[in-house]
Amino acid sequence: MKLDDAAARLEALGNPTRLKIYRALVKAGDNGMSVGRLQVRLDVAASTLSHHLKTLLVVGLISQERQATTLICRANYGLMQGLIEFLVDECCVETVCTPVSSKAAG
Amino acid sequence: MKLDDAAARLEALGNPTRLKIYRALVKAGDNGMSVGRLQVRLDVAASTLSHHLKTLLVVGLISQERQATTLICRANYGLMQGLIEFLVDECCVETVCTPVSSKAAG
DNA sequence: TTGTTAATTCTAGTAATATCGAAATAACGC
DNA sequence: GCGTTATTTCGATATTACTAGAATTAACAA
Repeated sequence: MKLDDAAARLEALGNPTRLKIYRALVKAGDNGMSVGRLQVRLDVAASTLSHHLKTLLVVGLISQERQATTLICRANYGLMQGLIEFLVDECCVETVCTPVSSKAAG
Repeated sequence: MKLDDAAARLEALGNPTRLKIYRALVKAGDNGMSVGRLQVRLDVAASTLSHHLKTLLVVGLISQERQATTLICRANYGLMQGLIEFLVDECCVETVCTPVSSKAAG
């Protein structure tokens, strides 16, 4: 994952309302959740919700599927995994970062 | 980690410049890196850099230590681990989310 | 105190984001 | 087509973020 893409996804998740939306969708699992149901659950204006969903959509964190008049939203687990891999990998969280320079031996 | 805190940290990382700053600090390891060195490395105005560092600082992602006139910045691995745990845990990426409702049995 | 280096705060302009009501569009049943 | 339900787009406003030059503060040496 490119740095700019990772940043865009982190930014998308870095809004409380959107993080709640995303979590609700993850909890909904494969069934997903309709936009209308999300609106009731999160108690937010429809237009605001639509705006946030678009943000999550364009960075790929969620996807949508139409079922007649209803839009089902689902979280993209795969992409989140990629994002976490980026953070762990590029930011080497798990282990003590051995400095690249050879003078560090301790 | 509370949702609002997680969102604030994700937002802090969700800016390309700040993500670069953070990565540079992680790569610097325990030695850390001075503000001045970061400025040269990232080629950004000192005031802009200071502004971004403050953002990372207030959400706890980095820490600073004074060495005479120089300020050494370091990444907080622990907090990043907590953030990743939040994403993995709360957003159950690894496994298929079993819905809480009892009617879902399949 | 004066001077030097390092970093921050102040100030300001520009751009982006969040919010929501109202109007418009989409899919459908009749 | 008409009406109904579901969702988005439009328009408008308020807030916040990004950027950077100039002035200021911090730590120190002489």
